[in-house]
Amino acid sequence: MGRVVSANVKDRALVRDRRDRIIRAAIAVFLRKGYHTATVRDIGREARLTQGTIYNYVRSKGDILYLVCDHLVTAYQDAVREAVDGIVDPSARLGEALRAVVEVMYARQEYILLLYHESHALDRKSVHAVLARVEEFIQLFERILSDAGANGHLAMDNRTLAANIVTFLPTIVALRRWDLSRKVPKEEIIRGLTDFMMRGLGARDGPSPYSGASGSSPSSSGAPVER
Amino acid sequence: MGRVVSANVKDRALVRDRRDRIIRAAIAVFLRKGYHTATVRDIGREARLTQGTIYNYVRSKGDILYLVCDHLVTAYQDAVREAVDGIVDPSARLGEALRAVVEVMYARQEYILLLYHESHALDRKSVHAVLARVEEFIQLFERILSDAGANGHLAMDNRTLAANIVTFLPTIVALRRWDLSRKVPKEEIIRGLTDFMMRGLGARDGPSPYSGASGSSPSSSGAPVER
Amino acid sequence: MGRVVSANVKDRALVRDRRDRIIRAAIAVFLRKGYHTATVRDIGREARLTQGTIYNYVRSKGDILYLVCDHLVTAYQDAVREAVDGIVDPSARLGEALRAVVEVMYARQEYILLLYHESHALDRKSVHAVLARVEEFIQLFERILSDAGANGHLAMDNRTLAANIVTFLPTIVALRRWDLSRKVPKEEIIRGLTDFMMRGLGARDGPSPYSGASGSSPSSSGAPVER
Amino acid sequence: MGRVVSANVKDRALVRDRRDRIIRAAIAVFLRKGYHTATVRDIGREARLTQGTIYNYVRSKGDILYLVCDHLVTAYQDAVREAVDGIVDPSARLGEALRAVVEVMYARQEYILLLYHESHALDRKSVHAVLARVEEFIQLFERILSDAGANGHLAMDNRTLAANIVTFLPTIVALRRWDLSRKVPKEEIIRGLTDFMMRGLGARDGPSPYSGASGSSPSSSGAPVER
DNA sequence: AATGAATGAGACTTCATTCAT
DNA sequence: CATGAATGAAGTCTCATTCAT
Repeated sequence: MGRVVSANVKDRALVRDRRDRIIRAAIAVFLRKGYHTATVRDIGREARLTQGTIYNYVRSKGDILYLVCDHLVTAYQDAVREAVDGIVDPSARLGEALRAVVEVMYARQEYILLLYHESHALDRKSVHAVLARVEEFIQLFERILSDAGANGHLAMDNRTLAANIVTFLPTIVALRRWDLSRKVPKEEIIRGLTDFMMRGLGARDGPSPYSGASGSSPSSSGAPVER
Repeated sequence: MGRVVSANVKDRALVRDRRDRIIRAAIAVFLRKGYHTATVRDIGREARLTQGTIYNYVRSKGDILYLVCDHLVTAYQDAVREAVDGIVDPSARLGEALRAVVEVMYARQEYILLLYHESHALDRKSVHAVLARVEEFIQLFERILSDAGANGHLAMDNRTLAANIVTFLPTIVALRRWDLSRKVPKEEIIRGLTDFMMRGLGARDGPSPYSGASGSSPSSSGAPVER
Repeated sequence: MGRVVSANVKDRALVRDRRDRIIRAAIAVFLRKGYHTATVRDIGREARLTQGTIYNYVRSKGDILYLVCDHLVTAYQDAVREAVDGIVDPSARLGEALRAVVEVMYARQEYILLLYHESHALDRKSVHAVLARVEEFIQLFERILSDAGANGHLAMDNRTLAANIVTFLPTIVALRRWDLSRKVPKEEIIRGLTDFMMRGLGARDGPSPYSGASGSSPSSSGAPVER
Repeated sequence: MGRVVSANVKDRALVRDRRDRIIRAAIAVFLRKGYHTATVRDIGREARLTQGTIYNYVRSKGDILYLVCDHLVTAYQDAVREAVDGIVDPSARLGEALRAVVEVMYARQEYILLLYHESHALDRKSVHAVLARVEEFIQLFERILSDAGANGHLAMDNRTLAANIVTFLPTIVALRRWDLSRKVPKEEIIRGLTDFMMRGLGARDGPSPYSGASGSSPSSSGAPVER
């Protein structure tokens, strides 16, 4: 599935390294000016690579966009997976997972924004490749929901829809950042969203991830929880 | 706030008419090729106006994008307002409003998509103007939520966050169309989303918009409500 | 057959005029530097048109080459046809025709050279279009040969081969110019070639076009003919 | 005269070997894509040499073209010389020589084509070097014609012109291949051309190379000779 | 007010050549 | 002597915008 980007250069390690620089530079530039406005020269300047060199590692500007999108999607999914993988207790898992998505989205707001803004500039093949990755992510949540619902915990029965909701809604922190960040404090956003989703799913009140002494999550603030 | 787009031509009625054609044409073209790839000539061809003429009603290509975005945002908001304005009973109103947003988003998927894809190509001033419109929309829902919650109906206390959620989540029908439309039937999406939001808000069981004999809504199925 | 070159500009007369300038300029530049080395900017400079303008009348650099080749082929063929069309006496016609080809090729040496040098840079479709024109030309000579041979005048029976020979051999004045022009005077080249072809065809001695009172041809010198 | 191509590498045998591979590869590539479109990398791939290595045996891409042209010119001339050298009888020699050129050209059509297509991309010095070789070839035929004409055999008196004609006309098999190969069988082309040239030269009827029991030539058909 | 030709800046991309390893 | 990554100059083409008619 993963669309292949071919290079002129043989040395695999070198390719990895240079592409990494290209991706990082491209993200920075795209963040500043957007994909279409950014020039390959801009990216080269940022990556300290000449245009010619870039084209030894990439066939087109479109390739760069694909590498960037693939990188970003993979990155936030991995972050969520990592957070979820630790928890085995299926009833705690759902809550933790939801909080994890929200927090990851929060931590990577700008990248999420970048993805939503630019990914539709991808060519057909690349979109499919990226969406396929997203679909895997959704399916991961379908499983988590299944497990949680196995003992009758959930009110919402269509798990595909549910999984879509819980993987989509958290992007609100990026896509409504312009409104939310001015009006609602971070912790309240995170807790509010998580709770909203839990209620929305109709998850019976297992202990809210916020009501106990969670502590384990690196991003969980020790702030006293209201209520 | 509404950013002004100036024209070479004086006749107000003419300006209105021509811009309408430009907007309509631009939407069609942007839908096909996206804003950046579309050329002013493309738009002219579609609108049956020459490039020169277009520039009599618009100062730049960016102006066209602004007109389009403004038009689309206004359009879907008006549609929702219209649906909501009829209902006065504050307890029924929330449910109806939520259903209305979902249905409007569903009906205008592609325009929502267009907005999300291209609006970030707007210049600073234009983004602000458009977002200001969206903010009004969010505030409309803050009021609806306030009214519904006045007699203690809601579990979710932060109304700004809540309003953001319920105005944002429904866009999932557009932004996850690639996954949902293949896997979940329309009716289930609409009902599922509405119910999810009601539960998420912690709206005490006022009569669900689907549980009564509403009948008025073209898309309301008489299907038995889950749980 | 004639491959179509499309233009952005509507006005037919204008298109004709501008393309004429482009062709003329391109010929001059190609003559100097060759097609591949010539840049569109070079052509523009020569034609006093900006690059942008050129691309209003042509879709690609390749189009220019096609226009040039088509122009050149048409031009020399027309010149020959014009010379031949006057003569109706079938027995005189062959000799006149041969002399005409040789003289036209001589007069247009550099263009013939240009054609031979650059025409293979044409894309597939264009080559076919140009060759189709050449084929017509060959067929014109097949007919002339047929007519001349009707009363048993010719020794060579394969007229396709014969027509190819007599339309090809005269290009020697262009393609061997580097050797011939230094060593053999123009008149001798022309007479020598014509006579060679007549003998080669086995044309019975109708009055040689050079032995009679030719006079009619603009390029025929009144020089006393040897023998 | 032979333009010198300098190398970084001292070992003469190695230089010969590598250049041979380069030439062979370049011919293959030029045949496919033409000189200008071919890249040094293409040639390297075909020759199984890296770009860097190639530049140890050649100073520029232009050098490669020169090597190729020189190689091809030499090759077809040698082939003709070889065929002619055997015959000592001066009266048979002319006919044999003509047939030899035609057959060699036929056998090497694509190389002749390559020469005609790309040789004008040579730099000034290289063209001169290559043309000098061709001139030698022409002079070889001047001598053959001289010998044949010594006893009054020929009607055509300008031997330079004659030699140019007989060395040029046979290239028709390559340059008109697109028309001839579809319409005239090989044997007829070869015989037709040879006879045409013999008659054109006004060679008195020594036994045509085809009229006797030659048999030795692989391509000689026993077909009765025209007239 | 409409037309549409002209403009020219600038984007992406290719490739011959060099040079450190 | 071979390798192959880096370079950067240069080329083709697009398109928003202007302006004379």
